[in-house]
Amino acid sequence: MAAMARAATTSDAFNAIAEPQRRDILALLRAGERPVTDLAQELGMSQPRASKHLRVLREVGLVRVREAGKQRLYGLDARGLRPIHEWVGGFERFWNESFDRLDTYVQDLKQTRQEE
Amino acid sequence: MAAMARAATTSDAFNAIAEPQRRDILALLRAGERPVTDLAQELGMSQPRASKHLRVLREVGLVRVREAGKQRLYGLDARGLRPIHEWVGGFERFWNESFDRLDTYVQDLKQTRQEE
DNA sequence: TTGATGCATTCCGATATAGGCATATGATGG
DNA sequence: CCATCATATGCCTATATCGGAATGCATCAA
Repeated sequence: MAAMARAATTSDAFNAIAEPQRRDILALLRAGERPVTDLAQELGMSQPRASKHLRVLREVGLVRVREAGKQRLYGLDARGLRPIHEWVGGFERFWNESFDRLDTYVQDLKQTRQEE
Repeated sequence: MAAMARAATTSDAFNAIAEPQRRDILALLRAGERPVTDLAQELGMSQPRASKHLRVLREVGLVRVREAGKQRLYGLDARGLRPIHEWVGGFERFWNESFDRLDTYVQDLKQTRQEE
């Protein structure tokens, strides 16, 4: 079979939030629903660009759209962030431990160096 | 200027953990340091593949390497996950709120449908 | 020194974006 | 029906990966 490329990023929340501008959009949406143009302007990006990012966010379920006449109001649906929070949270004790670990690591380095 | 492509994924933790296999590697490393081959075998991936993922993780600072004779032991350095945890945590109250929001959303949908 | 072992790299192919720009769509107001 | 506003898409380019396979490099054992 042919070589495979990177997994589709548009298919999961982890990938969706890997893009800084999409994180910005999500952050803005905490303040409430907003139309595309609004978001685009506030974030200094073109409208098509905003629409595309919103599409990705919609596809992974992090935002939802509501038709409001001529506009489409995008709103936050943060439920998809929860699994991420939990996954990352699984490392909490390790980043607290890290200093010690780093210390022993440095120790090992010195050790190794002296043995040479 | 020419069109720009996606931001380099190898340059930040958000992107590093967007790749499932890299998440798997990090999860495994919670149990302690491990040589490349070990990780590769346990995760059922080729050695070069493991090395490449480890390189990305190293570049964003999520793992560190220690030379141990013929082997290179990779260890977790979870400190880089903390900012992510905090960013995502900033949405916590929203995913708790979500049910209500979703309800009103569904209401709106019904409403809209009936009006057609 | 000669292998063998453990990894990192390089080269190549297929593909997935991100962005820009132009354009198609849809709904609204006259 | 027509012009306009608000968005979504399509097309095209430059890149960035991810993967595999082969290869380069140390280091270790005999």
